[in-house]
Amino acid sequence: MLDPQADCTFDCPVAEAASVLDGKWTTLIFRELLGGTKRYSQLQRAIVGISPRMLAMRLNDLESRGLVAKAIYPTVPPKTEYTLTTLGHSVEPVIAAMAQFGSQLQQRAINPSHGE
Amino acid sequence: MLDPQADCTFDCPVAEAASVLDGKWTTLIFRELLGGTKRYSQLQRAIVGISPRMLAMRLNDLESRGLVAKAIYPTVPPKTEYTLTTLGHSVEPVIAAMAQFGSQLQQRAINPSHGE
DNA sequence: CCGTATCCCAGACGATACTG
DNA sequence: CAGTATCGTCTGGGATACGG
Repeated sequence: MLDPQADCTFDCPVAEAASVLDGKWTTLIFRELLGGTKRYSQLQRAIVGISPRMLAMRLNDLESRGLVAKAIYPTVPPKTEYTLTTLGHSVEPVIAAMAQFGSQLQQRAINPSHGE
Repeated sequence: MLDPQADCTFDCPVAEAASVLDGKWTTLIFRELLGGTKRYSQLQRAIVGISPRMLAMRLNDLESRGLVAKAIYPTVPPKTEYTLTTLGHSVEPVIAAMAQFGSQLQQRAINPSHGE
């Protein structure tokens, strides 16, 4: 197991991960793709509020980083599928941890117990 | 970071977590505080490049969310200590997962193996 | 259906100077 | 030491329209 306290003076893995997860819609896109291969329009419908521009931007970014694979079928009408690569799947523990953390935040929001 | 209207069925815990982790320096601050209680100046020295303004902003934000506790000692010279609350500590799995994920990204960057 | 191109702006961020 | 005040920059992201 990796020590989160490892040296971050130079190339910090945490900062590296953060740079990938950064961007308004990134985690939600991961969240969708962790459910399996999805088409562009499926993602757009699933992620309420995202503009075509932002969706394309994030997907291109993730593809260039090798986290997402893109399969284009030049049929009529056109069809594109997005799938997480093996590397992309390695983000799952992060999303899972975030989900866990997020629900603790929500618990506290409901139950106003102040500590410390 | 994430829009409240984002539909993850109800209130998405992942989005909730993302809203906390959002901000350029947040994860690094968590990373420092996971190592134990720290003073303002310690944080500023540890987090290279952060301005006093940003550090104070993030700390105030985390305090208002109940993730960080602030202890002020009105001595001369003044002294302030920042500590993660119990809730704040629950972010640790997220940071740990990010560290793990980040190092996989770096491995891949070094070793140009082709994915999928 | 799957995107790109263009325009625009709020607000996040940095730098610097200053105070209790 | 531990911050705040002020100002300027800059870019991420929204809205909209259009192209392959």
